[in-house]
Amino acid sequence: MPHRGRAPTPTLERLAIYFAVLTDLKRRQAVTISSADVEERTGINAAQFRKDLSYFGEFGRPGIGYGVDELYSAIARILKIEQAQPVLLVGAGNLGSALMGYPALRADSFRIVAAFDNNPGKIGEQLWDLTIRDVAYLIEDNKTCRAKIAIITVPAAAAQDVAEQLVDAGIRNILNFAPVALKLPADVIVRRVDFVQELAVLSFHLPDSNSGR
Amino acid sequence: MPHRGRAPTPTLERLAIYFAVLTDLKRRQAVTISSADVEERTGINAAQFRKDLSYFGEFGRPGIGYGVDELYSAIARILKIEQAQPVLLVGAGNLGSALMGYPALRADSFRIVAAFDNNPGKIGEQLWDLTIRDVAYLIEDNKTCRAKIAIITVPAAAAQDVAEQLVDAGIRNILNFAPVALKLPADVIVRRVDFVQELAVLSFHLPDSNSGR
DNA sequence: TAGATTGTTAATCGATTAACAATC
DNA sequence: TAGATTGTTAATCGATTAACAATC
Repeated sequence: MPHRGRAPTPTLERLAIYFAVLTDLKRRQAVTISSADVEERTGINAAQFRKDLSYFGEFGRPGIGYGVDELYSAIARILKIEQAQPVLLVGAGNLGSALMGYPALRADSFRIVAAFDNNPGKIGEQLWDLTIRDVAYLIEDNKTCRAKIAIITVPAAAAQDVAEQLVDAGIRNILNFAPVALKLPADVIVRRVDFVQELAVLSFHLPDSNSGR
Repeated sequence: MPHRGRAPTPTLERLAIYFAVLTDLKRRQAVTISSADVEERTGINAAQFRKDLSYFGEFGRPGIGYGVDELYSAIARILKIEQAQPVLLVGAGNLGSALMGYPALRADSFRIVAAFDNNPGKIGEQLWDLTIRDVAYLIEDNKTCRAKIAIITVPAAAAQDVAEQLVDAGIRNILNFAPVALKLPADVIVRRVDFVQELAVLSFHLPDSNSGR
């Protein structure tokens, strides 16, 4: 067994991209793919692709390439999405509701198995295929759900509190859509999606409007 | 004028975080802040913060720190969000609608000034404060809006086509929520938000479930 | 065999951070 | 002045990519 180092985060992010490509290729019943093909499709350097995979093993054959089905399965196993991962959602507002209806989430590798809110007007209402639950039941409900990943789509002011409740419910992996930095134990992994930050980076790259009216 | 290099993308992303912190400090009427304070609040290394700013000028005073109002204005200028930037949205589905209602987008530095869709059932409908327009009028409408940034929230299959129409309408900066890699001219800047990718990275970090229940 | 393509090494490139002279 | 904190340099760290022997 070769000693393989820890994979950097950018590698993991690209793995998800490769997985999407392979999902597509599988659907089209492609048999093999080379690292050059991947570069062609994704813009990710072929050597990068091979190096990314090398953190986890050897999946290709020199002169041939990679078996589509084989690599698909390998990446699914690496990302732990061989079976759809159950996910909790807290915050059944516009954004939470949109995420639940998001086709790529509904179909693929993740399944939102419970939705919570603290708004009495929402609790008990139907949202897609789920009934919105009182966030007070988070811990109790997750004893049966046993989800390990959660999505936070509550307003910024409520996010820290919700995050702590999630940790109490056994969640150690959080996708945070609220525009705040969560302070949580070091073993909790948080990834943040910040639309305003994304727009700000785009805005920076706008041409200077010195000249002109 | 000191020669300052191009700021790396991570620097720009952090600039947006600093701006959020300063917005908060300004509201609380704080007068000055030190790089150590920023580290305390954001987890971003104090030297990193100073280095990030150094790409754009000198904004602090040794022994004192940074004036909150001054730095807020400086970053707003750097990110070109002194006035709210107009933004186009294409795809008035669940996600697009949620983004339009997103508090941080409604209030702050960006303003969605037009929403488009190609669904005849939606065109003409009211969505928040806007009337949904036929995507066919994109080019024409943007002659008056003059937005330079657009958000794509259409299904994956439609995204490439929409992106090309946006480019034809003069847009050079795109925030893409569709899970596809857009192929566009090199001068068009695309940032992609991929929920499934984010979840995949979290899923990877789950503890191995070798040992059974 | 000749051609193609892998996995890995080594070189390059870029980003982060510690350290400190300058200075308020 | 003494203490605090900046801006910048230089060292460190980490990620990307070119090159190539191995091999199908």
